[in-house]
Amino acid sequence: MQRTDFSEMACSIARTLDVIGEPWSPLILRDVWVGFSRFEQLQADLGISRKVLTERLNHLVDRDVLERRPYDNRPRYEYVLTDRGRELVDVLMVMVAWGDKWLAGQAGPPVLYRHHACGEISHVDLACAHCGKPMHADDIDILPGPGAAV
Amino acid sequence: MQRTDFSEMACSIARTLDVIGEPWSPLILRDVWVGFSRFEQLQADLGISRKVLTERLNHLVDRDVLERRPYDNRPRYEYVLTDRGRELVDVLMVMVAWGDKWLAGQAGPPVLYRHHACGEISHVDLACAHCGKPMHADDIDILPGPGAAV
DNA sequence: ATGTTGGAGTTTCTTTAGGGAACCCCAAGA
DNA sequence: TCTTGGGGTTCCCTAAAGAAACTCCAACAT
Repeated sequence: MQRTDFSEMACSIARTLDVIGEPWSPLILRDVWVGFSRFEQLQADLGISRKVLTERLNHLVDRDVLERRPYDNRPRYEYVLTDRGRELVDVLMVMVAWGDKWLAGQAGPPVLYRHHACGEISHVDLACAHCGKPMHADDIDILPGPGAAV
Repeated sequence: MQRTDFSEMACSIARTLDVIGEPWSPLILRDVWVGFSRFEQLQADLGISRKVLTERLNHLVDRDVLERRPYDNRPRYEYVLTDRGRELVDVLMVMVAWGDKWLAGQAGPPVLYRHHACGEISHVDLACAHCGKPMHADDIDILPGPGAAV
């Protein structure tokens, strides 16, 4: 194998990269999330090579992030997020928050998020799933877990 | 250019991918985060090609995610996170949460996070930066922002 | 019955980037 | 002067991305 396989590493980051780490995969996920669900739509919106789009879609379906579903009597298909896929969008939302903050420049963010719960234009932040307080890089200790490498 | 350039797209996900979207970059960031800061350490821990490691480190320093800093009178350098870089770790922490949930299998997660604030083993969750309530893929409306493409 | 259209991919060809191993440079210490 | 170790370069080979052309249906249209 020429490109290193991340899927067998004892690291959840590496394993997640095995799913969405290839070029274009996060953008395909984004497009499906916002409503581009068909091959032709994705190809046109992204400007991706059709060959690579095919490979990525197959991979994402293999990994149970997208589902390929017929939408017509004719052989027509659309791709929709699975539960796994919808939760992966969390990663995208954090990338958006970071990119908006550090890379948007003068023009400002390309898109805005309005939060249903409060109705405000906002963005995501990381909180502890247990106590709800902020949880960032320096707010934790890292300990070996049960699935640690031997 | 053979690989498509994401940096000019009007999308914060694409722009963020221009910074850490290449193979190995997130794992390099992870390693620097947890304390592997030198070339030899990174190369040994990751098993990455020295050529690619050089390219990635230069790119991350270019994008102001890492800082290259001498640590000896001899020509010795270590790589440390900048502010931008430390905030990028948010993305990794969400990848860990997702990977732990969906890919860890029988063995369980390879590492555990103990949150300083509450002392509990926990993981990150996404909250609205404005109201603090949960904020996920289906909890928002997406609106055009000031930096939207023309 | 034949032709056209449009979605959804394949195939083919070219260029680039990753993997691996060998090689190089330099400063300190033996 | 020789060795050692950190921190890279260089070189070659293979795999993967880009681009464009081509294929295969099923439904209309003529």
